[in-house]
Amino acid sequence: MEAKKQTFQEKVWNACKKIPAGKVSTYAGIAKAVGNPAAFRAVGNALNKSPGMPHVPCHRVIKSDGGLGGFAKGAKVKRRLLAREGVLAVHGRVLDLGKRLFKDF
DNA sequence: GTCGTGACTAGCC
DNA sequence: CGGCTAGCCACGA
Repeated sequence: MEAKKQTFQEKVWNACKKIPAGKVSTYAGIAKAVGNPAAFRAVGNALNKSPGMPHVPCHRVIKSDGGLGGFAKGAKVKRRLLAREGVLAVHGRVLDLGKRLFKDF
């Protein structure tokens, strides 16, 4: 229990690490996990500045629509990582989202 | 101290 | 049904 004043960014990475393998979470879910459900926007920024993959399973974080997200050119890598975890992603859309969506934050 | 940007979301036409 | 706009938050320079 460290009462560290980590920035929103650090909290986001921490929340991503809490996502069990084989499951995925949504940006809004992470935002809520960090205490700012309305900061889903900052969540994307935080992951964008993440220390690096797969140090932080940011690839397990997807959009609320079930899309992989607006990942820049790394979208392909993200899909590969998701497929490796067990999430079936085709055409940039998660099929097993409904069964693997980790909304138990 | 201020401005701009961004891996988003929801509502509207 | 499909695509677009506006709004929101946090961080960096």
